[in-house]
Amino acid sequence: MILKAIVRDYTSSGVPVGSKALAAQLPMHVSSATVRNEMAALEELGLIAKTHSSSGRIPSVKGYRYYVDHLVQPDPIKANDIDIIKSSLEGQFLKIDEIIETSAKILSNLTSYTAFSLKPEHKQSRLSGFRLVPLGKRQVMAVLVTDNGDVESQTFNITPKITGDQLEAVVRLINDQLIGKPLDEVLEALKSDIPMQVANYLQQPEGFLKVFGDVLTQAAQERFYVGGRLNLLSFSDSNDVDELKSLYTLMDHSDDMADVLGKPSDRIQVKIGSEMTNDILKDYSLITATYEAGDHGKGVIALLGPTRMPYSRMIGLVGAFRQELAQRLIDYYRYFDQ
Amino acid sequence: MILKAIVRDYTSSGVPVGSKALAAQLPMHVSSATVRNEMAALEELGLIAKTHSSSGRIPSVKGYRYYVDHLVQPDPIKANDIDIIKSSLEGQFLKIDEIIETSAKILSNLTSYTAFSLKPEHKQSRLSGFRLVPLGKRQVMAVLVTDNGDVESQTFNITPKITGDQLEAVVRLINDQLIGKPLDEVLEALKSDIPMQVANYLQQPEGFLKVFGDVLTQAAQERFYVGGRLNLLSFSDSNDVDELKSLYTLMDHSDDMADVLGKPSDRIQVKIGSEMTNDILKDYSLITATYEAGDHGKGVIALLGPTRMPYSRMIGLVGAFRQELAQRLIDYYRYFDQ
DNA sequence: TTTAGCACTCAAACAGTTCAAGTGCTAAGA
DNA sequence: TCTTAGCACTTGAACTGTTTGAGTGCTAAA
Repeated sequence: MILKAIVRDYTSSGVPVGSKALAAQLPMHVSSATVRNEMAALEELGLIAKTHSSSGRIPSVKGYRYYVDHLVQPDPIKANDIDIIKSSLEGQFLKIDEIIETSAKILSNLTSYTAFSLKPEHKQSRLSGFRLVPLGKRQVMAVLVTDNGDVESQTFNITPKITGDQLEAVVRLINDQLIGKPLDEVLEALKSDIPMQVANYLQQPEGFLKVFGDVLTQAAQERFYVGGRLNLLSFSDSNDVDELKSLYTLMDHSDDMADVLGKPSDRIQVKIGSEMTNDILKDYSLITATYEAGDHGKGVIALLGPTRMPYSRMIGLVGAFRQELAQRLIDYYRYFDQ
Repeated sequence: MILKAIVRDYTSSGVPVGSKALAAQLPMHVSSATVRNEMAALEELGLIAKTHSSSGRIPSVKGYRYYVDHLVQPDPIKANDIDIIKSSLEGQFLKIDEIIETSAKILSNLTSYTAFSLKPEHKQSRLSGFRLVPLGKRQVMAVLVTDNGDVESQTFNITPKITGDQLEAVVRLINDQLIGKPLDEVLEALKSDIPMQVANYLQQPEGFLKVFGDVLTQAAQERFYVGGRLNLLSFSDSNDVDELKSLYTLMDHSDDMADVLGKPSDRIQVKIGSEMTNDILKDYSLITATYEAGDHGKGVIALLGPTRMPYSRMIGLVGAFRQELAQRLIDYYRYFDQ
């Protein structure tokens, strides 16, 4: 009970909490001296700590962990928040990516923290189509489609010497040999025998190979969206510019970020400070949740905030949000599947 | 001479400069008292100011202005810097946009400030082609090409009820009526008679109209690239999070940013602090320069740094960079024009 | 016109004081 | 054995006063 009160108090005020204030807050009547004894015990257990020898207590990482695992009760979500979520997800979206991107924005707006969203994916993507669309004398657009419905495209310039027939031959080559293969196998092939074959049709295959490689790696990457990047400036206590820079750089690297998010699980997961592998996140916590989009697979939403965040509210919010999002996606797919 | 010395000193040290230190620095022998008299005169003219009644002097905006207009001598660029520029621009680029984007990065790296780049544009863009590329049962990619070579694309989902014939009819409609028109006229048409005509072919034209509008506005917008966003965190003296947020928000709005950059001119332009229309830029300065890409029009590069920046070095750098970039673009076009 | 000299100002750094909010410990009481 | 009142002690924060150094403006003499 005392640990719970300390976490609640500290996360809302940001000030170390002392025995007297705490005693006044507890539901039963106890003196501050009693609380002090209990606090000494909790400190012995490593659940709370002092900032200096005569200060009040703050939760340790271990303390937060215990709180999150055993004590926290997710706040029931406010009707107002539900309204905001519902109405923001309401619009007519033409692409699933728009919904996912919007999700990160909504979640960051509601919390004033930074939110991440990953779109649902129910299996390893496979190449399902590749095209080169001529756009004019010198421009060509390369378009790659996966069986998960991801589309990546990129335009590039070619010398006018290359004919439409040549391009078609290349496209046929790719489609004949690679369609239906998982993207990582395609990437492998691009490193081994494909270049030689393409060279049969193009004098200078480097340009094409680079673009094909680019769209491939783009498609293979788990694309995630970030909402409320700038909020980091507010909730970070750090005045260290270099630390902020590293954080922003981290958020822009999807690979590193995938590491940070870790394995998704069906329960709402909370990672606290130094529990995260990445050192620069030691003063932050991450709440991760999956959402289920019918039989279209599972996606992930996550929320990054300061270690001292009001977990009960945030967990409640993430929980409610994942449900609304799942519902919205089911509606979305129903419309297009019909 | 004294003003010049004050600006040089202050921009490199960041500390208000006093009469004694200044006297020691001047090429001829004068006492600090003499310098004080001169400083009082300069202050009278509004070229320098004190931070408090017994402090050293710092340049005022008017002082910087005078310095930049009459006193500054651009630093000759270091051989090392030229090497960095040359080698960074050397690679094989498949799109002009990559060169422009890289430019902003190079410039920000060299200076530790934030850089902007705009690609060359020699006239109002006109619509030169529009396509709808079916990508599968439910996905369509809309592609728009302008006569300046800009390409914008976006994928969207449609209900499977829509047939290829319908899409083709819409594409024909657009191409017949709008090709060759300036983009703003096309946007006008999209608001007036186009919707009704499209409705002849599609039951629910909203989706298509939205996507078409989106790619149009994207293409109509002057696309500019930002390099070294994060550097702003280092060179801004401001600890005010809200101010930083506004700055970042400003940089993400191309319209507002176009206002800030202002009319390009062939000379290297410097806008100092409050000379800029936008209030939140009052502690920053902007160096703008155009670069000429042969007969492919003019582009713009710009550098945003603190008002107290070493102008001579920065102006020298921007001047050298614009030349290297122009040269690189001419090479680039020569390759593809042949 | 330049300069030495002087009185004055101010921010910054530092030391000392007070205050409030804590602590741990002890001994008495339930 | 647990709870509590009481007390000595600790600490950061806020504040005051002092000193110092870097600067100023002004005056009068060279």
